[in-house]
Amino acid sequence: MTDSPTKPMTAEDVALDLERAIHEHRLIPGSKLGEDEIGEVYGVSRTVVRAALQALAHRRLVELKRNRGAFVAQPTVREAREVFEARALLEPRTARSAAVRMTDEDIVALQAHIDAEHAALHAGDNGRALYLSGQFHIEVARIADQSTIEAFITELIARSSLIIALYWQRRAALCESNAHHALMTAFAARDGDRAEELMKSHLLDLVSSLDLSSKASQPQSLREALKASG
Amino acid sequence: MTDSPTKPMTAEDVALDLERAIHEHRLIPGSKLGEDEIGEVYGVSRTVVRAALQALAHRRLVELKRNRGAFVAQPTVREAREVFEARALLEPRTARSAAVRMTDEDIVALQAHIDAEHAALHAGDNGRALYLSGQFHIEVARIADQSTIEAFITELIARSSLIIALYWQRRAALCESNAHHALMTAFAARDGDRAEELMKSHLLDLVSSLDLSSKASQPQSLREALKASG
DNA sequence: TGCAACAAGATCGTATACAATCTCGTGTAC
DNA sequence: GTACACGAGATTGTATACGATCTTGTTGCA
Repeated sequence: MTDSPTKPMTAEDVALDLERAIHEHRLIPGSKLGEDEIGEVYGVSRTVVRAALQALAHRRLVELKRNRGAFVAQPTVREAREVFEARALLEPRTARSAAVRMTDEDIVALQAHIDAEHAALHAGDNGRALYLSGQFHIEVARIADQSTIEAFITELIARSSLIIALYWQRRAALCESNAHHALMTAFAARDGDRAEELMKSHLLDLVSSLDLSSKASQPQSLREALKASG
Repeated sequence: MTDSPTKPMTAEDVALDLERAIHEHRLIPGSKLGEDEIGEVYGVSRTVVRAALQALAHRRLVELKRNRGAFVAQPTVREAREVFEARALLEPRTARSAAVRMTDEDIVALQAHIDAEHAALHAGDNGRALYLSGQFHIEVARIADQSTIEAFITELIARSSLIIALYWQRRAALCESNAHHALMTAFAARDGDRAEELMKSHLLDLVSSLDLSSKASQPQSLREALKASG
């Protein structure tokens, strides 16, 4: 069972797996992503690993340093602010559209999503809970039926996961679930105005739960902490 | 002068060159982008060409068909609407921020941009005029000092160029320059409200200058025109 | 004559090999 | 003892080779 004859993975498969690992905080910002190492894990050559890393780099999830290798990205305080400003521009309006277009099936699916989120939280699997929490926002964008904006939001969600890993100050553990639940009531009522307003304040709450005080714990990666002070 | 000893280009160089060619309509939607052919043109191997094509594919500028090759993307009517809806969400607010942050140097640079746009138009170089017209929007985003949103807008501008190539219905030739000039007056006055409103209506004008009547000239690529009717 | 199966050519997908660059330990000079 | 320089090892950047898949022209059969 150690080296079973699995069929080879494609570059997209590797990228998706790495992305989820990052999203679930099994890979923390600053982690080195060696090409040989990853290739050995997934049983593919460096060619496909490189394609996967380039795809993730384009979405700002990993940083490619020439002749140095790939590392899980470490968003700066500035980038963190930018990501949430972009979300503030995109998501409230998208939530409004979603509320209007929402079908009964969509509501069932969304509620199931929230339930899974709660279950993961109760099981102590914070990584998965965080992942599902992000997927909720992506689901909303999908329901809004705007695939271009959905792609942007998907990228912003993934980057938000990195930001949370770096700047989260543990206050209340599950403030998010409440916000998502409140959004559900607006969706169920097809109340676009309320959905937009709730999403807006939800994002503001998220930002205020971060410590973006400039001198926050940014480095995270070995010697670069010292190199940066020079 | 045919095969001079130029230094090898990197994948990013190739991607930038291809992107500009697409932006200036020297490569039209649906064009086949063979790996060997491009590699020979730029004097690099398929490895770097593939990296460039993958980068462009991630930005929806080219479409990658498995075992078929890369083609300049052909946005559908639906995608065209989505792109301009995303721009409507991002650009007006960005123009407002830009107006507030605008420095005198920024204004000079923007004005030079518009002048170059006019010059290209007078010289009959419509491709370059279109390219500069897009760069104006990107410049505004840069001045707003929001690099994340700037990246999104940059992608949307590039896709807009493809959309214009497919769906533009020739009415007035230079309605854009006027809109950009009007924006400049708002910028010069640091009038955020007016900049936001002008950008909003500018984007609406752009959409209304397109023919997105569903049965518009979409196919453009040989047999797929017939295959789609089956 | 029309259709289908087959084969040759071309193009892409992946793996591997080699070159370039960086890291880091070691040695030597001051 | 410290600082600089050199070199071995490791890792990435690029090119090339080979296999898989698709296109397309040809041939044989109904």
